[in-house]
Amino acid sequence: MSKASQRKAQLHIDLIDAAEKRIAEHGITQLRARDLARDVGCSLGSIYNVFDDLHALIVHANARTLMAIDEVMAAAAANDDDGPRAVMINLAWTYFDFATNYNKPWRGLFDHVFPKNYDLPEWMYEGQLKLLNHIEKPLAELWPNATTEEISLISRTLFSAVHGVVELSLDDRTVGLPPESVRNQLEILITSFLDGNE
Amino acid sequence: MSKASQRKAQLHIDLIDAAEKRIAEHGITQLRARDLARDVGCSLGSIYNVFDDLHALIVHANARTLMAIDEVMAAAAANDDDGPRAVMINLAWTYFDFATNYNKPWRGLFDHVFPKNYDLPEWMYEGQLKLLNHIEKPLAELWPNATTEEISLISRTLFSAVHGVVELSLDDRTVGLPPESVRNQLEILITSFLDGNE
DNA sequence: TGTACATCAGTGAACGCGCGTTCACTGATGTAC
DNA sequence: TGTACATCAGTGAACGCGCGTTCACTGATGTAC
Repeated sequence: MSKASQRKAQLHIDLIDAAEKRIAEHGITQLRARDLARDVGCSLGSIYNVFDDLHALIVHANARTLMAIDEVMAAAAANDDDGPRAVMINLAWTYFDFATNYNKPWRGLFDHVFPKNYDLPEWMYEGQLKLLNHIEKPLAELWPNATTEEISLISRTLFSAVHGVVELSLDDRTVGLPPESVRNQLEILITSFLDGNE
Repeated sequence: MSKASQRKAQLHIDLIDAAEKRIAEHGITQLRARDLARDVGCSLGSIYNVFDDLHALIVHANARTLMAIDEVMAAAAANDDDGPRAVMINLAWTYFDFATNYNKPWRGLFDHVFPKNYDLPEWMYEGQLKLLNHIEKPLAELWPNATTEEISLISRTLFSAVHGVVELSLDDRTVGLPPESVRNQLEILITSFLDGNE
């Protein structure tokens, strides 16, 4: 690898790092090309030598966030001594914790609107499906007779439900839960859902 | 009322009407002062004679949407011949139908970000709490021994959960449900939640 | 080893566009006498 | 009834700012001979 392309590769990394930091600090809506150039010490134009546009850079920053969620959820799923029901509650709590502690990156994952017909790379979709896998596993344990299709739908339903609770609460919506009640309510939501389906 | 202030009042109405139409057609992010002025046939400056800023106009357009949701949910809640459990499912379905049929106004209710420290009028908060009332009533019937506080929390949890399912599905998110499964999954979510809490 | 040339990362001023909001001015309407 | 004045809705050109992206140019690095 030539010196030039090594530096280009490094700039690629530096820009994602800088974007990640900016998003974490100020939110994805405040991400500006000029700020990033200043942060990494390159010119404005150089960004466009490395990325097609800012959206491409955002995809990479969001991918980091997605991986981070996957990591904490994988850890929660691995902690399965207390059985699949406990894992399900743990996953919900973990998601809430992540959304709380990494609020702005987490919101960036959902808030940024890409141009119509902008093609997200395939691995972004795969990364999202990976999250669902963590939910599908304990669900399949709980209902060994359910079809893969049923498990897939239920896991989406539960993910969406938990996401909704977390989102409306953390966004401080009038109709959302006060943050201090979220963990408890998530537990009620999950356990009663699982019990009701027994 | 003087002729002048009558016309001003009419312009107030016309602008909200126009904003409502624009939002319904193109989404709240595409709302532009110049377009509205053209729509109602007034000058650009006149908008600011009637509203402090575009945010104030958006509040009024969003209030219309909120009222519309309240109406369909009130109707669903009134149809209670089959008991509170059926009402709960109906409310969820009604919310999904509304979000589907009035997608852009519904999204506008959640998507528009007001400036930090922008004070929404009190009746916007009240309008949102009114929605929760429709859920609280059947819940209180189902659990007559629950405290008001408990009912309030559960109603927020269920609203948020349903909202999450609807949102991720209609936004076409990878982790969301395919739209054709939403009604069925909402029913499963609600019934199993209610059964699990019996 | 040296020279000529090609490649491409790097540069930053400038482009282009959008768009909320203001402001000095006009004119219709209403009021005081 | 008529006149002078005050009020305020209405006007639209212009302000002001933001900001993604481009582009003609520079210079470092690598290659061919």
